Amino acid sequence: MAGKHELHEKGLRLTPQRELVLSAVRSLGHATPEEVAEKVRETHPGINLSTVYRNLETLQNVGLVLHTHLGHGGATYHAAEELTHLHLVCGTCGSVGDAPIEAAANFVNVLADDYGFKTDVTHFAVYGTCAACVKP
Amino acid sequence: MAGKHELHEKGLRLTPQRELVLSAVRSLGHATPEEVAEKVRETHPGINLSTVYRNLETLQNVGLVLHTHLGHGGATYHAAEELTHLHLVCGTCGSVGDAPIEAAANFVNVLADDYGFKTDVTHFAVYGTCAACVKP
DNA sequence: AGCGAGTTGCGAGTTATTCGCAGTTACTAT
DNA sequence: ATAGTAACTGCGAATAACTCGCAACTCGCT
Ligand SMILES: [Mn+2]
Ligand SMILES: [Mn+2]
Ligand SMILES: [Zn+2]
Ligand SMILES: [Zn+2]
Repeated sequence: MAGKHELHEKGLRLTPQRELVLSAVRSLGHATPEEVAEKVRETHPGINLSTVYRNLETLQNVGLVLHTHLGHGGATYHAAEELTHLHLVCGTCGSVGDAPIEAAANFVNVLADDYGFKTDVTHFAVYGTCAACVKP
Repeated sequence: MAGKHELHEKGLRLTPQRELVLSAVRSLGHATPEEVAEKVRETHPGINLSTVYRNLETLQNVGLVLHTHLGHGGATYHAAEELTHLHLVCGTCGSVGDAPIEAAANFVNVLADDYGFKTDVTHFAVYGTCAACVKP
């Protein structure tokens, strides 16, 4: 009667690689596929990068992880339960700050009311200039 | 006393390729580098893709064009004077809608007041689900 | 006309991601 | 427990989207 493993509950096989990818994403907060691979290699040195990519996609399909776009390049992955903030990326210094989703509540409502658009404010970063760079 | 060409005013040389890249961006509205190249090739078939990339960057450096990120892939370019709207990209059907920048006015103010962050709402798209896809 | 820095075309090099396939492994059904 | 099978993995190759190095050309200046 022990509960099923969360991966089994999602209909996925439990492999060491998959489990390690998931816990790497959880422990890293934000991470690129490359960073996830590095983390996983601490305990499972042989993991292939394509296995990481495939598992990130699989885990995303079942809703355990998701990705955001913080810059011009590739996506960064988050644990699903942890994505509760906006990303503020500074075009000048490159820093990535966080802000609570509530900061966008009014914006989300405007888009819903006026355009029928249901917004996910976390998927793309918010771009601009951070406080430190705005000041001279 | 005839006015200088706008490219000369920006300190750039006027080459056929550069002028064509700029007018392609202007006539296309949104365009990827590949699409710009295609457009330019209508009148200048030999243009090399790297010339397009280099000119897009050069034109961006002097403020005549700029880019936004509409999806997972590469950037899309806009004429600077034309970027007066938000992009609403639908994750379900892939459509890209527009909304006036004013829709984000309150959001921009909140980020400025609470975080000192000066937001450029056009650089990254707004992601979500369009009205057509929200409805069953 | 003549010069020199800026620009172009081209081929090669990167980087990030995806794919095909053969061998392995996790679950399932005896 | 055992065997069957579909899922999964590693690996190497392929693709996509740029980026770079360099020799040839050309724009703007004198
Ligand atoms: Mn950008
Ligand atoms: Mn995405
Ligand atoms: Zn900054
Ligand atoms: Zn849609």
